[in-house]
Amino acid sequence: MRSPEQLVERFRSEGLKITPQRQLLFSLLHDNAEHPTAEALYTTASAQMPGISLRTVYQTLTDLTEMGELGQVTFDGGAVRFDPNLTDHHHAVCDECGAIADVSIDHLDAVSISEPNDFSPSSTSVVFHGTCARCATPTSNLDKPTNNQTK
Amino acid sequence: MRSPEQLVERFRSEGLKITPQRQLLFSLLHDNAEHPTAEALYTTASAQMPGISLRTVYQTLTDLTEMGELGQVTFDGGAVRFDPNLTDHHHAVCDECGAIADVSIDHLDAVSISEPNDFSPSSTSVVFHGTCARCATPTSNLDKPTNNQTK
DNA sequence: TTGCTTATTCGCATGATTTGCAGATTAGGT
DNA sequence: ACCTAATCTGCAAATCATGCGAATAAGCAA
Repeated sequence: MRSPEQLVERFRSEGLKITPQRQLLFSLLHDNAEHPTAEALYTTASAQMPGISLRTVYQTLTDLTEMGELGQVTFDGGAVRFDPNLTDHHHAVCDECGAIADVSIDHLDAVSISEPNDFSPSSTSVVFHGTCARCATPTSNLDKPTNNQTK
Repeated sequence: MRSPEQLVERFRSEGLKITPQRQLLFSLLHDNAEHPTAEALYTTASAQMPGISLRTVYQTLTDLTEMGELGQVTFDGGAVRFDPNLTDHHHAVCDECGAIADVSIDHLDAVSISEPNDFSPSSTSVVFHGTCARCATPTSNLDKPTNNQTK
């Protein structure tokens, strides 16, 4: 996703209005690597802007997604999560705490469908499940993040 | 998933009862490669057994899943789909018709996380999006399956 | 600054999917 | 044939997301 400043420019150039709600969401999403759900963003946004509507959060998220500025991912049937990282990447889901990390992958091009041989893939996504470094570390379990996994 | 006969045996040996509803679902799921949703199975089941409850379909599906006899997969936030194929495999989703095919993959072991290097994956799942052979074929568009994609 | 036009926000209703609950029913053994 | 526990069923309710209309406010012009 582009920077809040660039998004403001783009919105303006398309005749869309720059509202405080949108600006807040732009900043909350900027460089956000937590893959938040709409609800999570709503909670965070509400702290800074009491009265903001969950409907508006959904609306803005949908708008950004349709503009190609935001990605959506879902894991295991949970709620949709938003991802401002538009670079080619994949995800690692920690089964302990539910954290989702962006990961880069080596040798993905080596992967091919061996059967059937009549499907033409246009994109490939890989999801790893396992344990994140934080949860794997036996020491200092105190500041472990809580399980944010919806399902 | 095991054969209906084997499932009957397992259910019996665990003190569970063999009801017509369960037997019907066992047979509907057996060798079913369509990755049906609970609703889809309910529709099919209703044709053969009018009056069967959607609740019972969900219940049986959940039971089989907890027994490890059935797998669940979801794509792009749609409804949960059930997969009797318990072998190691992945999925290819046709963006045209929504069909989901089981696929085997070569050289998956070559794939590795290049960054970060502190995540310990216990499982890897790959999903291809693209066009299935049926939809890619320019001729005989008449008998193309309709789009079953929930979202 | 004031006023106008139209995009946006907001709250509520609705839809889709799934689960909880309780009473009616039935499988399977005695 | 009878008993008892497991199961089925229908309905309420939870969760996630979107449609809709009235109220509000951003951006522009005078």
